[in-house]
Amino acid sequence: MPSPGSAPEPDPTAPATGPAAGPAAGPATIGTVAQAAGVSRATVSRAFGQPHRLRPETVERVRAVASELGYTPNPVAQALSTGRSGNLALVVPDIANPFFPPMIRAVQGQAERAGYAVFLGDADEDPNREDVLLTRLARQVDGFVLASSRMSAARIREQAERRPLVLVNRDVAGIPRVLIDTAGGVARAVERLAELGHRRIAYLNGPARSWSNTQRLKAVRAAGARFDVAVVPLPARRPTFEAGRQAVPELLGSGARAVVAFDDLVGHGVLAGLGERGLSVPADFSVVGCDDVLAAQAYPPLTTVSARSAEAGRAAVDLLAARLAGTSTGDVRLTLETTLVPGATVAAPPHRTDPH
Amino acid sequence: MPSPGSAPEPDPTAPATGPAAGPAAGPATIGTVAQAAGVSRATVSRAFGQPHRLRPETVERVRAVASELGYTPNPVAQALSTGRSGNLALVVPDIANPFFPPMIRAVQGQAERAGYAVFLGDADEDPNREDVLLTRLARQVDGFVLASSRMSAARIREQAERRPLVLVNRDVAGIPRVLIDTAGGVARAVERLAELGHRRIAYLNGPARSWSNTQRLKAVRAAGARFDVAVVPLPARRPTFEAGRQAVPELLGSGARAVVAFDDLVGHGVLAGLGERGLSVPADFSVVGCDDVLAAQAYPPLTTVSARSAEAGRAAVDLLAARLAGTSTGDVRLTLETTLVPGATVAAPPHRTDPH
DNA sequence: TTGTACGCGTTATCAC
DNA sequence: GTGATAACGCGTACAA
Repeated sequence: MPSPGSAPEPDPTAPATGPAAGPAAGPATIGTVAQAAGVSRATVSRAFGQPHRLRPETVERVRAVASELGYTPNPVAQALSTGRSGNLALVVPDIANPFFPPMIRAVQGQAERAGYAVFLGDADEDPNREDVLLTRLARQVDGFVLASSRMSAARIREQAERRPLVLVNRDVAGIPRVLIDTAGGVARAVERLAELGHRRIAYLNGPARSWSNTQRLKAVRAAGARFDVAVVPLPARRPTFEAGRQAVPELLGSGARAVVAFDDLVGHGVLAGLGERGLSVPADFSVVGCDDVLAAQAYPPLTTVSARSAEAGRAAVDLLAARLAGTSTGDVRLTLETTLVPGATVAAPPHRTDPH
Repeated sequence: MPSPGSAPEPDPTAPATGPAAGPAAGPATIGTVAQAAGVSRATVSRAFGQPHRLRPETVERVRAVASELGYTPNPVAQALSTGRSGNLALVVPDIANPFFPPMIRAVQGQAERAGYAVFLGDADEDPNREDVLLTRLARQVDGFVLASSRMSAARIREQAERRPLVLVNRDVAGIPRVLIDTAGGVARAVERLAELGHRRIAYLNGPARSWSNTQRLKAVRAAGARFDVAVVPLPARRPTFEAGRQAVPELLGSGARAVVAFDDLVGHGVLAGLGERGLSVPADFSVVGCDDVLAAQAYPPLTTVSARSAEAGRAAVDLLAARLAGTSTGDVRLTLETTLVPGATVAAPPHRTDPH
């Protein structure tokens, strides 16, 4: 391809521009520019990478020629030569879960601002797919942001050994991590329900391997004990609208008249299930969500816990960028506090339905 | 780095393995494997890329050695050598808009199945940022999926010249495109409203540069004419919940008692604005959304138009993959039909409020 | 079937 | 300051 029928004498000094010096034989390379500008390839390289090491007039001339030829450094070649690709990868359990898009958006934006492009991977809530994605992407990426990982701590550590890795909502010692501490907000929610007179509430679990779920369950239980509220944990599920909807029968059978759902998606599912059975919220049943992802998207506003997922994404990228730049300190564990976001789905329990 | 203090005589034939034959001086390369397996680097390359051109036993032996050394072909080097990176890029106007996540997810999944990794870019509804993203990514990508592009047709054509490009929800002749034809569903919505007795409806515009918006506005107008319903178009906005909420005053002032919103997000915003004013849906006002993205996420279910964004994403990747594989036909224009999805937000207009 | 040798586009090292 | 030139890791005509 490079030389379909060129000179008989392959001159090793010539940059092998193919057919003589055609004005545009494919995208301009560093060699093309060097030749046209009458300098060496090294100089061209410097004109872009280290202008201060060159005479100003040289820089200008080279750049002029370059832009005239439409030359842009080939990132792939740069990557091979330097070992740095200028790319990051973000891996999440489920892009379609509304908790993630704001974070994805934030990560992409912040990464771009720092000069990185970002790969996106969807692990489909599967630890193995997560692992596969990471190994597949590792070679063409400078670092990872791994959100709500479902992998084992050991697996995470292995991956972190190959490439710089920053976690979001996953607490593994030694690995830089950004944690959205929903415990505070969730506890406040339980307190609020207690104030309203609830003496028995349910917690609708999210994914079993989820750090967030573990944290929330723990917080609900602790708050329940503190405020004298019985807590009924309901089986773990994928965090979806459907899951919430289908959990309603169990929910009603639990004797509770209030529920803290793993997240807003599940919460809205519960709303749907209750609505279909003719129950009204919050008169007959109180529902608290988590992550505050649907309040700005759907009506009615769910009483929920703020999430700050975009902030978390930005912070993660900053941490990663710092680590890649060598500006890193030891064991980083960043925590984002949360609060209860008042909505329209919480009230006192109905009177007569309290046989306990 | 490669040879801190090795032999004085640089032997050009030797693969330059650095310090003699250290078992693990960095990740194994093709040279390491070749040496360990007693074959040439070409053979190792073929063992992975073209096994059929090798004796089965050779393939096996090489692969054994490779996996023992933990060798994996370096994708960056492969890309530089072949010109193909095995990467795609997906660019969307706004990741956080719930219309896109399902599509993003689908694209990522389908791409992975076809052996591609995917970059994700968020253009923030800005044509210029879109252009920047495309040029920035072009060199490390084999092709693009460009969704709901806000760029001019000319710009799109230019970009398509540099890399294979498939459009979603944008109709540019000559460029392969996947179109979700919501016109049918929207027309059906207007018809339904007419059946219920509405004689005046509003259309709440989305982004001005959006193909989808143009299409929907046209469809609403045509259907309005056909079914004897006056159509009041309301100013264009970013397609957000807030935009819908803030449009409610104008909406109420329009004299209409039903609205077709650009999408579900805007529709839910309208729901919120109406709710805050004490109006109930659908008794006092009918609301129709579009894209069917929140029905499976939020309650109550909005009457809307099916979107099939995931299908569109998959189709786009298939088209792109075919084009990259050379299995492409001429001008491709794929259309996905839609239907009206019954919800709980549409009813006959209130009696007395019809001074027209 | 397998090995040789060169090119892919850049950066980095070392002279000049 | 600037120019040769060797890596970077791999694919692939061409030759054997």
